[in-house]
Amino acid sequence: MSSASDHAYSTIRGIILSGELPAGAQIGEVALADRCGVSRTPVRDALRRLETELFVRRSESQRSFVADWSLNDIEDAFELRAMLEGYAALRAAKRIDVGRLSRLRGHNEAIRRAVSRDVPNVQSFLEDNRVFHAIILEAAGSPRLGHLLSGIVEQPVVWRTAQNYNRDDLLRSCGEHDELLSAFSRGDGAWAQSIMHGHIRRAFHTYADAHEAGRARRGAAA
Amino acid sequence: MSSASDHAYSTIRGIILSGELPAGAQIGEVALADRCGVSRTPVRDALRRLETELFVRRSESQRSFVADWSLNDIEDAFELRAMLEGYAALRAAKRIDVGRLSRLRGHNEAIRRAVSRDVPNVQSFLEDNRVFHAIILEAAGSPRLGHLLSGIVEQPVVWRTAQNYNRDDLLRSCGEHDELLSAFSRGDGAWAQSIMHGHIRRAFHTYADAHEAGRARRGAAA
DNA sequence: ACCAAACATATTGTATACAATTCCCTGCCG
DNA sequence: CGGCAGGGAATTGTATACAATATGTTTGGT
Repeated sequence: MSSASDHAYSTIRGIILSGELPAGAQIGEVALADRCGVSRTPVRDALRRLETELFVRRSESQRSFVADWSLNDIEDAFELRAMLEGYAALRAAKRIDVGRLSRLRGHNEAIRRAVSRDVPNVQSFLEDNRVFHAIILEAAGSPRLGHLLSGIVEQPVVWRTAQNYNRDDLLRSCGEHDELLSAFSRGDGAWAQSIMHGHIRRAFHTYADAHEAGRARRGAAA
Repeated sequence: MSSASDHAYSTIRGIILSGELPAGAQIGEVALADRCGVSRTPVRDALRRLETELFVRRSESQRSFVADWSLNDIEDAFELRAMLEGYAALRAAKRIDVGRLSRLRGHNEAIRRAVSRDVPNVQSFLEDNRVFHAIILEAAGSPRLGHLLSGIVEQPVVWRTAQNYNRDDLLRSCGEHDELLSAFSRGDGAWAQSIMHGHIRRAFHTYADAHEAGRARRGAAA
């Protein structure tokens, strides 16, 4: 979008994702405006966007707070994502063209390279993984589906999730992508859908395990 | 939301749904502000909301246009709605309490009454039907799912669709609601999901038939 | 000591002015 | 005749001032 609005959006989003503001904290428009170096107008725009993406919650009196996601909320988000991306894979398997298919192969090879290093390059993994899924969404040919997925279920946790991946997790993810490619090249929508659904479910459980471990650690420390 | 913003939202939405502005028409913020009797600020808010709900499309240069939905887009929307509401029914069947169940029964009886009159009361049908589906969504207990459904796939066409319902369509819809109630009272999620999915698919085909008939009529007239 | 009402403060909503950008039309040149 | 450059008009982006509302606190009464 526009410059100031975009800047406010990514700044606020960064503040929330970094945990600088804890979940549930109130966020005033003026404070954010100062922090971003812009006026309240673009900040309000940014807050609206973040609200539809569920990063921000608004009270009934229209005050804004950092959204707090319970584990149930997060499972919800993953399940919806599993369903929607599964559907995207189903559609993509029937429609994908050779160009996108080869781009998918290329990105998954890049992922494998990033994972196979002595210290896996999580940043590259994330970026290529993002593009990989984006291409499938594009191949699904449903703007509305893309809209649903991009706006709502994607960003909040994926990032934190991948930080907890160990090499096995990363490799397994990569292998699942390979299976997806097999399903796509055979045009088998039902197969693709199943793999994708499982792929996302697995991501959830990896996240949930790390979450649980983190809780236990914090519990022991306190 | 707030007064002026809400007013602008419903006014603009009305203008679009009524067809007063044809699909693809550009809509300027100042013109809308004049029309709504408010300043551009709440109009901009309203446009953002309408954009996320895909009533409004924005060009790359940020100008706003009335979205034009092709039949494919509409089928897309219905299919997504079928999937998501099917999932809502699945969850609701496992969680619904007796209070909501009896409210559902009440609303479906009201629907039956509205349909059984000499001239079916489509307005009442729509309202009770809306509440009926809303209760199921509520019973599903997934705020995120509610968010997805309410924001995106619900409003644009349902309204026009029901205008084309004849008595048989209305009665069949009512009967499907009865089946849903059976599935709910037995806690059979898979059944509820199937019925709901079919329920929405049927609504699509009713719409598509009317759409096709309308095209033929217009074609003959021209 | 507790409740309530009123005042003070903080926060969001709206209007308006101005800046930046985009669009469109006109006129010039090849 | 077509394409391109320029400038004016239209449109959106941003900042700021003010209004409305919510919140928190103090004060007065019982």
